[in-house]
Amino acid sequence: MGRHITYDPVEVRRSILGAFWASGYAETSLADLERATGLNRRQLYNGPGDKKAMFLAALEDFEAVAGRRFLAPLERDGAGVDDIAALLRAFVALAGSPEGSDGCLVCSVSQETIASDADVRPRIDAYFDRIEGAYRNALEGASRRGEIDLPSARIRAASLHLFGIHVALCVLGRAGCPASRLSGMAEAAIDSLG
Amino acid sequence: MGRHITYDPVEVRRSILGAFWASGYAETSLADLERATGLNRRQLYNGPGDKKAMFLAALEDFEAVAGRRFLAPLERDGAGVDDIAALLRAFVALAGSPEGSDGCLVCSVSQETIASDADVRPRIDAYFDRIEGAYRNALEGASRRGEIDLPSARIRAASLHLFGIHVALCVLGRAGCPASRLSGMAEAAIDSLG
DNA sequence: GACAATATTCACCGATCGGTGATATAATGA
DNA sequence: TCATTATATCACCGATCGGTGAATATTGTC
Repeated sequence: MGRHITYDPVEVRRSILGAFWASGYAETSLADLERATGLNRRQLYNGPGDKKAMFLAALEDFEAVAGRRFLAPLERDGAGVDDIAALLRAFVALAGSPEGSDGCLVCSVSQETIASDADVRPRIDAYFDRIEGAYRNALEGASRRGEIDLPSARIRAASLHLFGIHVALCVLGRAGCPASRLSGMAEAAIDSLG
Repeated sequence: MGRHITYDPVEVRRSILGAFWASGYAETSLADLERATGLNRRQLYNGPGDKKAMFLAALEDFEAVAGRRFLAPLERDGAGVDDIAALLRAFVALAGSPEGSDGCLVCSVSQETIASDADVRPRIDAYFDRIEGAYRNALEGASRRGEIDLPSARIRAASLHLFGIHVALCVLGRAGCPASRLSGMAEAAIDSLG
């Protein structure tokens, strides 16, 4: 019993993610979240929760969205060099486009003080783990199938290396780095795979 | 004529740099700057200027300090592969130490909205240019002396690639990434030089 | 010593920050 | 119909934000 909510909670969570994605944690105010969702702060508190709870929900949604869209292809069994190249090139293309210039919420927020929060830190660490794991999976598959010639002892280092390029593309993309520069960076990393 | 200032302006600028380096632009308040410098905000306004002016000064100081300490060795005529390796390994070591875990002010701030400011943006761009140029100089020298076998057409891409790893080490170092991960990343990049 | 110029100190400003109490409104079960 | 339960609305809170006006203190010049 009781009154029903008049908004779509899924849409609201999407709007909350959008707000934090655009401005990070500290620079996103409750007024911003009100604007983004169309709800007033009382509704936000009764529903999604306080600012940190909303941010944790946004982090969760980001990981799901970005994971599915970008990481999942590398996490498949048959993932290989082509998938790695496609992902890095996708970041280059995305950085140039107006919608994709917000970069990676996790990478950006990792530079803020909220990253030290006890509830936030494990989520950031886990997402970084996932990125590295995705590249490692693709490299292991590529090695197994003979796409690349990489001693197994080097695979971890190579996946860390790609993880680094991944992070750099996200950060520099958000920073407004020209696409030509990001493209050269990505192509050099792709070339290094052999 | 007139009263003399009672503080050391050099020391004050150093303190301002320290405050912004630790917390970025948005998350550094005037109260933080008062604490860091020992001056009250009226003194700050009469001297170093308003928050943005102080930040621009801090950016300038950061570029000088970090440029001299990290980039200058790569900008020498005789710079080569060893200097590149030393720099990347220095970032790994620094990330683990308590003093050096603040990362790179420019990289971190490039994720904030102040990065879009008309006075800030060119400084960030210029510093990124400088980093890339430092690596390119070292790679060109290494190529000239036969330290590496790299077609000249690939040098720009390779320097962009190292620039990317440089940024990733700074960002992930500040993000609290474990040293083992950063080390693998750096070593893979060094290995890729041949 | 009088005066002008600069620095320091202290109190204060309006705006915004994240968060809440009180109340009106709507939907349910009895 | 009516009490119950949950949501929506509105006004408001103290704290902090960046920035400033006005008075006081210290200096050099004449």
